[in-house]
Amino acid sequence: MSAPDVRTRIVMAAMELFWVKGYNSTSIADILSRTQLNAGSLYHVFPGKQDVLIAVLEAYRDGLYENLVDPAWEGVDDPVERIFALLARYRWLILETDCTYGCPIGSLALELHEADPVVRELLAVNFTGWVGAILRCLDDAGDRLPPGLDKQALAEFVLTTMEGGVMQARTHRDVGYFDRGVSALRDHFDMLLARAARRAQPA
Amino acid sequence: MSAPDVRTRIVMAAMELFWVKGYNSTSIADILSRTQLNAGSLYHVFPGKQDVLIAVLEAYRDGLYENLVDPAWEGVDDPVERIFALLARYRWLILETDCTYGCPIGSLALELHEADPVVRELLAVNFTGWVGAILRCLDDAGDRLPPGLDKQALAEFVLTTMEGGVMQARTHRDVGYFDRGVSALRDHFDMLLARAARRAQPA
DNA sequence: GTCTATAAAAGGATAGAC
DNA sequence: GTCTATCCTTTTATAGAC
Repeated sequence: MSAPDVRTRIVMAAMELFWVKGYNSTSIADILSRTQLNAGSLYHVFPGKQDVLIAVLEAYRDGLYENLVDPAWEGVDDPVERIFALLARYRWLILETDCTYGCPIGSLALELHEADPVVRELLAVNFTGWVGAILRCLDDAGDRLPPGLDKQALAEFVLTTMEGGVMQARTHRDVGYFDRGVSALRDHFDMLLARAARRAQPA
Repeated sequence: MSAPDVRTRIVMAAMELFWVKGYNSTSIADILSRTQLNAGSLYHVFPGKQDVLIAVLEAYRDGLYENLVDPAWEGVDDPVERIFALLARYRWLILETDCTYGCPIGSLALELHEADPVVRELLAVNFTGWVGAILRCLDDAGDRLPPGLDKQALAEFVLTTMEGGVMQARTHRDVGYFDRGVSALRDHFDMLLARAARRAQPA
């Protein structure tokens, strides 16, 4: 386990700073200060600030399972419960940050209004990866879910629940907004599972 | 109908600029350029940029029904359909902007990471007002919805659906992401309405 | 590859005449 | 209330020595 190289140090520092302060409010000086590097080192590795952002978004994309999904699913085998275990992970993040937590991808997606196509595509890919993890669970749930259900739509709806809940919890500084969203999604799943069960076993 | 005063001109210009470019990426010079005013005029009315933001958020708060809700509900009487009529309004906005539409409140809520308490409170109040409009519909729906249903949670879930759908549609530049979210919410309502109907008329 | 110094521009805000 | 000019700070990025 060698010390992280310069590029990695910059990406990790920028990851946290963009998450806490946003992209526009994070200056190159902020990144240099946190990494204890000089401007020369940063600009030797990255052509400019946007390239740091791209590297950060690639890191989120590549670390989705290792840093987020796998820890959330540890010890949870039921595919439906895995979905709610992932949401529980976000609840923990909200509490850990005193209800200031924002999804780093969601926040960047809404902050950057005229984003470079490369950046926008990486934001989209991050969403797709997250939704893909949920989609796995829905596929694993097999015929516990109603036949003909649009699983892609439902997986996206889980992301929507997370993003909407995080947004409202942060704005109101109250985790209850997140909890009630998850609770509504739980009702949604319960009703879907009940519907499938009724069809499978019609008395 | 007299010409709008300086304050109103500034607020209207800032409203659009913050929506299109975001708060940090909108400069005072942008606002002056669009309003054809000089710096002296703006700073005569507002102490600083943040005060313009506050005025913009107050304008959104005060114009919720006049500018958004009432037009969406025109000709729609059924309370449940009013909810989906409001969502249809957002769909229209997404199409109108070539899938670049972002909810102005949601975008500001995620862009401003260390917002002044006054600003954050105004963001929260805007969400509360929106949710309140949905809550009216749910109350008007009366016993078509299941008894004991958490209407507050459901109203917030409608906002979540809108925000999550808008976020994904914009990031992917594809209205389908919004449509599938609304469709999932429609399923949710259908299942709730069916559950209530079963209870009311158990053969 | 890393250092310091600095260029070059943008942004928020103010001064003081009118 | 409005005008022009400008101050001051921040910020991105570069130059050139080591």
